[in-house]
Amino acid sequence: MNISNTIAKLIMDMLEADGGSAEMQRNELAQLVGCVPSQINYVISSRFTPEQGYIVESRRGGGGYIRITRAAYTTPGDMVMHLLNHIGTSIDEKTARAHIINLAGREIISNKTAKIMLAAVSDNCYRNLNQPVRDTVRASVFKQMLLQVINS
Amino acid sequence: MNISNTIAKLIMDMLEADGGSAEMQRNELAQLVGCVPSQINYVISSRFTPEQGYIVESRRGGGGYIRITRAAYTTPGDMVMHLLNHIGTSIDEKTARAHIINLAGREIISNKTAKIMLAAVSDNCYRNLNQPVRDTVRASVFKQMLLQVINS
DNA sequence: AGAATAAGGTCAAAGAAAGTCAAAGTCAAA
DNA sequence: TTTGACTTTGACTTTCTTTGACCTTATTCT
Repeated sequence: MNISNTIAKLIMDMLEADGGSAEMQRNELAQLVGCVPSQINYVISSRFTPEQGYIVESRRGGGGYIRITRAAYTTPGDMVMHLLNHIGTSIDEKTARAHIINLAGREIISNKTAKIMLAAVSDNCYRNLNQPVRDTVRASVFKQMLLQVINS
Repeated sequence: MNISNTIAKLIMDMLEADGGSAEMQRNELAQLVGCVPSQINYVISSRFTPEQGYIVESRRGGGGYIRITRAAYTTPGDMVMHLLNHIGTSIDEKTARAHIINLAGREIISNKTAKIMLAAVSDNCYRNLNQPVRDTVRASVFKQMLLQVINS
């Protein structure tokens, strides 16, 4: 496995252990895992984005830290609503995936539903469409499905 | 025997050995078997398609991989399998709807799942595609979702 | 206040995989 | 013997990861 995944897993564990929030020192973590410090930033910006339901705060200087928190939403429907408004007329696979995984992680949709939704937004489906169109259609499909999620 | 068949057989063996799922590195496998890497893609796209009951996922970059999963079908899945083979490369909304409602009627999928699937094959999603393409994309989406149904 | 020190942040280049596509090759059937 | 389906190959593209040099911000010590 690559280092980035190891780091991500470690952070997930910390989040798990502390009920949704994790605080760390960048240099320390980097040293622990054996990579340059900036790789921590890479992992955070590729796997702990707001899209994926995380809030990241940090401080520099002596006693600095990085804190990652699972964003808390008011009600489930609220969150889906929010999503629907946020998604424009176009979305790429990675972003859609992130949203779905986020919904499943919060148990707003079941794992089975998540699987089906993931299948429906996967690039495999849109192979014969090229770029501008592909993401547009994906967005439509995704939004139609989300509407049904609210409706349950 | 030609190389493609050798590769296919190898992958089958891996699937067998791991109870329906195989993960590999494209370059490694290519080297092992003595062919150019892109031939792996050829084999996958000609012999491990959704029609044949396979789900293919992959990642590029360091630590990249290709994962192939066989949708293991017991009894209810059998019917879905049949469907997968029966659906060609194109399907209209009415037909897809009929299939989904049928599946729900037989309790092969839940009502909630049916709703999501109906949303994803609805014409609303494909408004900006015109005819030949529209039904083609719908068929892809439908088939990818069906694979996940089997896989549950 | 100013300097030294201790964090974290940014960005771009290099590296590591996988994907695409079209040209060329093979071979059996019409 | 020509055609057409299937294979093989390789050049080029895209995506994801790793690394390091340089920048910014906070704290601590004179």
